Amino acid sequence: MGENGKVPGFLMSDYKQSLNLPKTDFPMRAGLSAREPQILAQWKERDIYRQLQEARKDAPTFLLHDGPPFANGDVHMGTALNKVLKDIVIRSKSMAGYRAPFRPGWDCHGLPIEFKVVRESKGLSPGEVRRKSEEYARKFINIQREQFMRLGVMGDWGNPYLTLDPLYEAEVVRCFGRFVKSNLVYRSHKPVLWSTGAQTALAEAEVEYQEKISPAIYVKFGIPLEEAARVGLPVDQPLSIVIWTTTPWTLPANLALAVHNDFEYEIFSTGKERLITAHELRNAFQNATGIGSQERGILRSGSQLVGIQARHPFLDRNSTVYGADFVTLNTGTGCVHIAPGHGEDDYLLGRTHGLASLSPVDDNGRYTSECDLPSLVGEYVFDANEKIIDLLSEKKALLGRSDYSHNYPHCWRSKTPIIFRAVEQFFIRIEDLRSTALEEIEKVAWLPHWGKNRIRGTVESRPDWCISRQRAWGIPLPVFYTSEGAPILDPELIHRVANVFAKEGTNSWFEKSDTEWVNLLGLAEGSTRRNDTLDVWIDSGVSHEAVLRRTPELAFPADLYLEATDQHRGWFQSSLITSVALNHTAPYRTVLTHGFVVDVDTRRKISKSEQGAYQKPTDAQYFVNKFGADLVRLWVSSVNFADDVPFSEEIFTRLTDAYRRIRNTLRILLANLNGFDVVAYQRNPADLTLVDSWLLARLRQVVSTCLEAYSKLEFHRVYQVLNQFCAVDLSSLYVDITKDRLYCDARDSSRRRAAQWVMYHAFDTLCRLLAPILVFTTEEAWGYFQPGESVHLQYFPEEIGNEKDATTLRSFSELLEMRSKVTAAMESAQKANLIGSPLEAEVTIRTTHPQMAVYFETSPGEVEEILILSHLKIILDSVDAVSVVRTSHQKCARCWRHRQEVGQIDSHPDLCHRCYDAIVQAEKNL
RNA sequence: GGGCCUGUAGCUCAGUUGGUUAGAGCAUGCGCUUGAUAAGCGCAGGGUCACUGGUUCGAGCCCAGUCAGGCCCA
Repeated sequence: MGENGKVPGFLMSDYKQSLNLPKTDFPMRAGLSAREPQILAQWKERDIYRQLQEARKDAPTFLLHDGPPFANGDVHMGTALNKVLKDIVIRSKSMAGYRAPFRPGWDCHGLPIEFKVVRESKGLSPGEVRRKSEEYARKFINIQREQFMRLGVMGDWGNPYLTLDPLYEAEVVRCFGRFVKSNLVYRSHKPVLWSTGAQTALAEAEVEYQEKISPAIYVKFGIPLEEAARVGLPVDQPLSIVIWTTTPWTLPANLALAVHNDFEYEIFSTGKERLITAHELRNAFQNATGIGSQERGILRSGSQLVGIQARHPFLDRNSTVYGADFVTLNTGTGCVHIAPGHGEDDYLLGRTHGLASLSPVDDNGRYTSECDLPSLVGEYVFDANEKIIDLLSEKKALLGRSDYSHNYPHCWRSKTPIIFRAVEQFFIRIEDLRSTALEEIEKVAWLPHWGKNRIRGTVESRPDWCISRQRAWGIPLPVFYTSEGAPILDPELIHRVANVFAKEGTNSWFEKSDTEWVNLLGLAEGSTRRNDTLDVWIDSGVSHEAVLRRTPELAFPADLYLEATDQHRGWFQSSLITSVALNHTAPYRTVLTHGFVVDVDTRRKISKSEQGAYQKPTDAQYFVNKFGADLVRLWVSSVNFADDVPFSEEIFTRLTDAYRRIRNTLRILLANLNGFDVVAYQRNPADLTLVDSWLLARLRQVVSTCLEAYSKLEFHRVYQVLNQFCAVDLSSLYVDITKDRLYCDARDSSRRRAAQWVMYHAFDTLCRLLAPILVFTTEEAWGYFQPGESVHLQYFPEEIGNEKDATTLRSFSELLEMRSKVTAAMESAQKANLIGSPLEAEVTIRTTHPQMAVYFETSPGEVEEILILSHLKIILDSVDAVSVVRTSHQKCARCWRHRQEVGQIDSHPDLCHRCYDAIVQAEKNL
């Protein structure tokens, strides 16, 4: 039986049976949503990840450290983008010959989970909140793990790192102990971002900005006449300094005023009184309030105003004027009201001048009795704004008000506006770390390069790190207090606590009584603990310590961190700061960032948290089910992720077409390899025609470009190059051109075997280069190529140079130019009904290009082959022209080419020579 | 409002140190093929390079501003 299952003997009318048509079981239709789970099951069964690690155990390591996603919600397209990118990195590095282990992780503690739990059932004890939070986190870890695996992401899924693991928690506490030992931790009454909705301090990354309308008011602070006289200001009329604020509720905490030393201030009369504003802002003030006059006032520099004792507008105390660089002329009056308990700048200025950080507001954002206004105690500060304004009006201190619309920080969970509020918190001193951190930033490769600016900016400007939280779902802040209430910051003690956590988990902190802890750790009688927890950015920030250094097969520092751009302020920074504190080095060598997923139609970010704002599907699962994980992965590979990543269902439809093209290209190569035995093939370079050499040259180019793109992490170039290679070089050129010899030549003809050999390499190369992206499809195809083996255990093709390639490529491109002229001429001949199929044409090319004539004279068959023509003449001439007429030759019944010799073979008068030989040989082989 | 970044065909991307008529693939239209067939091949149309101004003999590329979008911050 022949390779096409032919029956003996060929009828003249049945030559089709004698052709070597392509044949494969690799299906044209992918049916990814059904097939992918089967492939996953095979990988699971053979434990492909372990096998790969074993195979690369002696290779150099490439370590990508997984930034832990929050264990909350389903995997959406943004998360999928990140994880698939990581997977493409891991797989491409593995195929490039590295040992690239991947241990995924989850960030488990924190507000979002606690918030959900508390909302579901109110009135839980801290212990119950923690139990339910853990349950919640574990549930989503499992959901997300399944979804990541379904996307084809490869890694140590049986052994992920979880920040709620007691060993991890203990490691975090040990790190805290080491911070304490390095004298980096202090406790202070200091303004922090405070969520009144969640009753806790927030990290900067836990804040989001929303449009808010605030009352903007001009307020005057009177200057007593004797004080005016003391500094040499006019005393004939009442004198006031004017401030502008959008937070009237902070006025009860006002303790000072600030001006800029270098600005000019104007003291001008309204007729009845004199006011002081920045000279430059006087007109703006007059326009806004209608208060003022045309009179030119007296000018003084800010430094001349410093030291003035103004009177608080409604409380019985003075507010001193200080000079401060943070005062600007953007809005307001150039005079700023200072409440050291309600602002970072205010606090720092207050600290310089020995002011208290007065903050008469409780956890819920309600005034305490410290505010000195009995009628306002218990009032929510944002509700109190109007009452403060009324009070100012009553005291004749209000000069104007308007509504001011601005972006104001809000709590990312409770969506309530943030306040700055001074409370007792623990901080990490950044000043001691900043210069080393900045030096380390210089040593890291940031991709794209501007990432360095981003992180430098955040590190340069970041204030001390508030690391305590008044929440239950987190790692306890391991600090005890003496019976007098002073914190005991003892590294040794903290390490002992860590040891207890490692054994018993952190619930023990909440479950044991103070007395039990005192006995357990040998503390002084009467020592107490509190229920503060650590900022979750500490949890994930020390993963380089808790994971990279504690997992034997991993390494420190990581070669790569890969997250979205928002992590410059988040994880990249928390990791850097903690690593500088612990190791004096950065925890990564390269940091790669990607943009956010943006809806193409609206050009806006797709976000699930903006409720109702985005209705279209965003869950990865939706697209995995509808299109397949390989399509999601192809999407990831197709976009330039350095920018925002465009996304829409239309893009997926487009990609489906690209996918089909790639899949069909793999399929036709496989199908043409039917009956080819690469081991038995006796290779003879002389068998290669120009088109064969050309494809091999292109293949070498493609390998070189793809390997470079992979190494530079520019995956969209891989996609573009391979897509184009499949569509143009293979499908529309090589496969089309070689059809004739593959189908019609004798099965063993050297030209036919040469083409198969080329296709063998094309398939092999293409599959390997695509493997990190189309993980399922290439595995499926590889199963038909090397049965029983996995493409994911292979290496990338080697990069081989060939001196002749440049010449080959040039010659071929000249022929292609000719080809496009011929097809154009053919097109008009068809339109004129001269010919039907191009094979019916007799083409005469007149060319001024001597080389073209040389090609044709040396190997007319090869040129005819490349142009896919039956009947070609090339004539060197003084003009370039292509003419087409209907050929006078008869059509070969088997290969459909019109050849001169058809009719000359007596036994087969309807065949050409080649086809006759093919039949004779085929009959011999039967 | 500030910092960083982005804006090239319907979609995804190229466009080298500024230098002819701005390219590719996909999609669209028309045609061919029916021996890759829920495939394949050919041809064609489609761009004021976001906008405005400037530097230059010459700008998609350099500069300034505007508009739109993103991240971070106030």
